Amino acid sequence: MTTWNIDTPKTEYYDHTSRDLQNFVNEVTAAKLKSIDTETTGLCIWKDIPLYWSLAFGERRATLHASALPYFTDAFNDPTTRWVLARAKYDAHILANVGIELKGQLADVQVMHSLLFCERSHRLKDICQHLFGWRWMDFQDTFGKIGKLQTAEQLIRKAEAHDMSMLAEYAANDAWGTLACYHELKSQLEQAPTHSLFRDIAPYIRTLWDLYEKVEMPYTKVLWFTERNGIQINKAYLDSISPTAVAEIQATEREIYKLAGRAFNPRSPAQLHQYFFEEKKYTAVKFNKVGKTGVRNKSVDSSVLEVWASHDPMAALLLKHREYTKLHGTYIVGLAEHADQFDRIHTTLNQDIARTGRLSSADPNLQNVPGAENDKWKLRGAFVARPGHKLIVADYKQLEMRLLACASLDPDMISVIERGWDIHMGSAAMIFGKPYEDIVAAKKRPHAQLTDYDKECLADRAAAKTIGFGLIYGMGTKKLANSLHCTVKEAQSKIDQFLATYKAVDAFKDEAIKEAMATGYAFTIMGRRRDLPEIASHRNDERASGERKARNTPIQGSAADVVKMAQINLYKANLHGRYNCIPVLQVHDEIIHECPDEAVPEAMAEIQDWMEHPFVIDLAVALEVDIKAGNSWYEAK
DNA sequence: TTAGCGGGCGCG
DNA sequence: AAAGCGCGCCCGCTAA
Repeated sequence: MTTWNIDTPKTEYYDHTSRDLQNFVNEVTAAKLKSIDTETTGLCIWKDIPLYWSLAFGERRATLHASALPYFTDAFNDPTTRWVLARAKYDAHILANVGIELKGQLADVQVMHSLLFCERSHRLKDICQHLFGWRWMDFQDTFGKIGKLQTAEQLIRKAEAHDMSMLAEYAANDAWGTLACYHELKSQLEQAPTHSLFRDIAPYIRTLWDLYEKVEMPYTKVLWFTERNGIQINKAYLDSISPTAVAEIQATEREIYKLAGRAFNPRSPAQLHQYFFEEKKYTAVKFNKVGKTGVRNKSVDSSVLEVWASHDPMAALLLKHREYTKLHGTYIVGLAEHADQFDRIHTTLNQDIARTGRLSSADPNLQNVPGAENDKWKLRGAFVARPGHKLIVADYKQLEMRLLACASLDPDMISVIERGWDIHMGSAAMIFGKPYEDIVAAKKRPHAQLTDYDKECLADRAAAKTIGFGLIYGMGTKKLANSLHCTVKEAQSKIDQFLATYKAVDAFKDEAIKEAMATGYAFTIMGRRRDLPEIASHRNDERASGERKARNTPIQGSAADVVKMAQINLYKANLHGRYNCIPVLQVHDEIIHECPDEAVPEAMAEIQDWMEHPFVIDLAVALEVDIKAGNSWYEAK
């Protein structure tokens, strides 16, 4: 198989001994727009290093040996260069692992592609095929499988001994393809009209290129810096609770076997089926969603086990077993395995995965670490600051609800917020006609002293909160009734009361659907747009799903925009240079910094200020941030 | 052995 | 018939 199905310029090759290297260095340094890619020892962003690397600029393409890297210092240090990459943060890490920082801009073609085609794959090979119909063999097809027997490094060593020209061609293809994608995607982004969800932002964002250049491109650098910093963990603590957890799990298993009268695997849904549905003849409480196979399976998830647990100790034991094995496998063992030599964890914050524009976190996922409610072993206490430092944890108060108020301009919802009321308690007061103070008082009172009226107040607040979120998500009455433990009729009447109180919110949800119908897209504050073809589907279930996305995406996506802008502004404000205060994590509506003790007050004030004013113009509703410093994530929350 | 899927469940 | 948005990881299971 040929490597390409198109013609390309000849691939140049250099290493540190090449006689014409200096000429090439000069030309590379002069080119201000260029793509770069690395062939590495592996996929670890804090450990692996480049073996070969490739460049493309203008009509040239080259593969270089890692030994040539030191000759390009001026190019790497040039702040005016725009580096074009595919999976930019990864290559930037690999280069940083040998002391090279790309000081210019980082443009990532995968992120560019995701703004236009969020439903498609953003792997370089797939983008090239999608945009140009180009194909070339991928790494594993060219060199062999990476697995237990062969590492990436061994494959490259084999290739360089066997057929160096094939290796050079392969490496240069990636840089060449990346640069070609950049030009094409820039042109498509410039021709993609969009608009801000909010009038005041509209003049700044006219095309998706504006969104890319003003938000996503600078954000890539912020995320790279955040990943690079990593977050400190107390590995000794995790290691110390692991045996405890194992012992608890084993004890639970022994109880399970005793009760069942035999040994079976409590982790296996199939064996749970056998036990509950065939031996005990239980009837199904609920069914799983139909997947590809179209089979409706009886569920044995925690909500089902909870129903059974009231009369069946086995269900209670299994719930306990699930909780403990989840915590142990995913977090206690899982997290410790990811620590670097300084006990810091470097997650990957994906910028091109979530359809709404949110980040996703992987390897490991640090955005799903249990909160206080599910944190039996205080796992958030294992995320710490270095000695002499504090973690500063800042999170938005009800960001999505405030953005709903902004988007709908609902005067009553806005007035609740402007009075400084807790939004859910305020909603409960407005909707159900109770004095706000009564609800506040009920919330404060110890559980044992609650009067019936207090309980009613708390139920009203819970209802207002659930309806508020449910509205954003498009929850149905059945689901609402389920989570409020009331009848469908009562749930419907509560929704009616909510929407009668917040009339503009009611209108917004219809407007959002109407706009998506008219344009085919859902839009956010910064003009991100999500293609929603299913909004016009003739299939009712598909269309309903499209409608839920149409009203959710503007809110969830705008919340993502807000946090991104805050992070970009904070990076520009240079807290790292001025205070050694560094960003270490983002969890959707929460930003975590690590800060030297002496700079904590100043840094906190600046973080709060930038988070509350993320745009050049303030929104119709103030944004509020809770901020706290402590020795660990647990302490500072 | 590995890859892919489904079930289950952690977060916002 | 089912009807909540957005993610990633662990485990069991099956197919290759």
